[in-house]
Amino acid sequence: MTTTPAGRRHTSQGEERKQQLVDAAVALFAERGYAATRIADICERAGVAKGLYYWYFPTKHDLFVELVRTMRRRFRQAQAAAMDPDADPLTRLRQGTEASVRFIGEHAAYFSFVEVEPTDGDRAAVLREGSEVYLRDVRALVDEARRDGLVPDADPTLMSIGVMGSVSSFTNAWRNGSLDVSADELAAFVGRWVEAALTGTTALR
Amino acid sequence: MTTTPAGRRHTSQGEERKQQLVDAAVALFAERGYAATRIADICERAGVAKGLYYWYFPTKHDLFVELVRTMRRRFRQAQAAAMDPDADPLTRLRQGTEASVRFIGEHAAYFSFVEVEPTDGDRAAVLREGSEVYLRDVRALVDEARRDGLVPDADPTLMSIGVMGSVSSFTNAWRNGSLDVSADELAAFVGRWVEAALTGTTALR
DNA sequence: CCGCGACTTGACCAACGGGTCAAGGCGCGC
DNA sequence: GCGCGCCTTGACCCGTTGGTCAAGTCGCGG
Repeated sequence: MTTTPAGRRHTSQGEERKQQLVDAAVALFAERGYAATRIADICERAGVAKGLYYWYFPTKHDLFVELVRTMRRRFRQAQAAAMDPDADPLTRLRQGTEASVRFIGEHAAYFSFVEVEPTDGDRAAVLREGSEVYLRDVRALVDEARRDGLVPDADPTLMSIGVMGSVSSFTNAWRNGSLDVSADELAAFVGRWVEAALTGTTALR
Repeated sequence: MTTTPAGRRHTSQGEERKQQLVDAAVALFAERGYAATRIADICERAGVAKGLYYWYFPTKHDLFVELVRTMRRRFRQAQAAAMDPDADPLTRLRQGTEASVRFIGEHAAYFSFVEVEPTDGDRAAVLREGSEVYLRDVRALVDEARRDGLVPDADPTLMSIGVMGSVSSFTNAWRNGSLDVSADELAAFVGRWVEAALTGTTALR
């Protein structure tokens, strides 16, 4: 009884082949979106026959889910690694922001399609898993900064959304070619932008 | 020789019917995205038979284009109307930002799908028409504020992208239910956030 | 050499969805 | 009553695409 793709262990060669499919998919999703990318396109890009896809993934959706979960784990790891545990929360927010910008810059293809996914449907649910955790973590830092008197007493959820939104909007523009700066320059700018906004935005009246 | 849909003039009843199709499309695009919305869904939602669609629009794409151009015109009008011509550029930037947030709030369904469109393909080109003009106009105001000494001497393109990105990221979160504030409260917050960031973000070192 | 597991292929299938068009209904003017 | 214009219908067409699966190749161990 042969196992299904999802429960399968692959040889090292099989893992390489699987990664080729994923890499091809990322590139194509970035070029034309998930919906307009066919399984046939992915296999052609990877240089294999179409039926091979199903040895590795049960459906088109499963590749997407696996991809999103892998990238999310790595994204959060990069953020955590960049934040100095001994620094004050505002500095940590800036460091996390800079790391986010850098990570997104290094994986531009992935983020170029994942940030333009429709907000409903099966794919959205997978994406939502991560963003709620991320928002909670950012908000914890904003709360800490507020208690330490480093930022004004404005709505912390709004502040957190401002931080996260700044990262995505700047990296979006960078990817679209609207910006002519290096990834490091961009990361530094966004860090300062976020810091200025956080410390200068007064409370609701 | 009957005219094609695009060159056709409709009776007032025909215009009403056409608008029903557009309204149905907006709602469905918002719910599931453009790609996953079928012509049949739109007609069902509008309460008409599928073939009727082609009396009004030649293709699925044409409805999208017409919709985007109409909404863009109205969006820019709302921004222009909100900016006091006698005010300083920083104030005008804040007013324009607030108007943007309000307009997006009032047309949440439309913006919920239009902001998550893939960045390549036939639809992207139509969307890009507008965003380049908008960026140019925001940048003109940032330049003016810089000359007046109201904002630091940081990269004006980056600043402009920060303004536009703040609008979209906050309205996105508001639409996703992450925020529990009114449209006016949100507009006011975003205005202040943008002002704080613009005035507080120091130049690249 | 044989059997087996790990792939790998590509023709095929069914469902799908954008678009087509002949036929029909309705209201209006002559 | 008739002709015409403005819709309106829904069966149909055809190309497309995610998924299926029988057949095949290759490498390895006995």
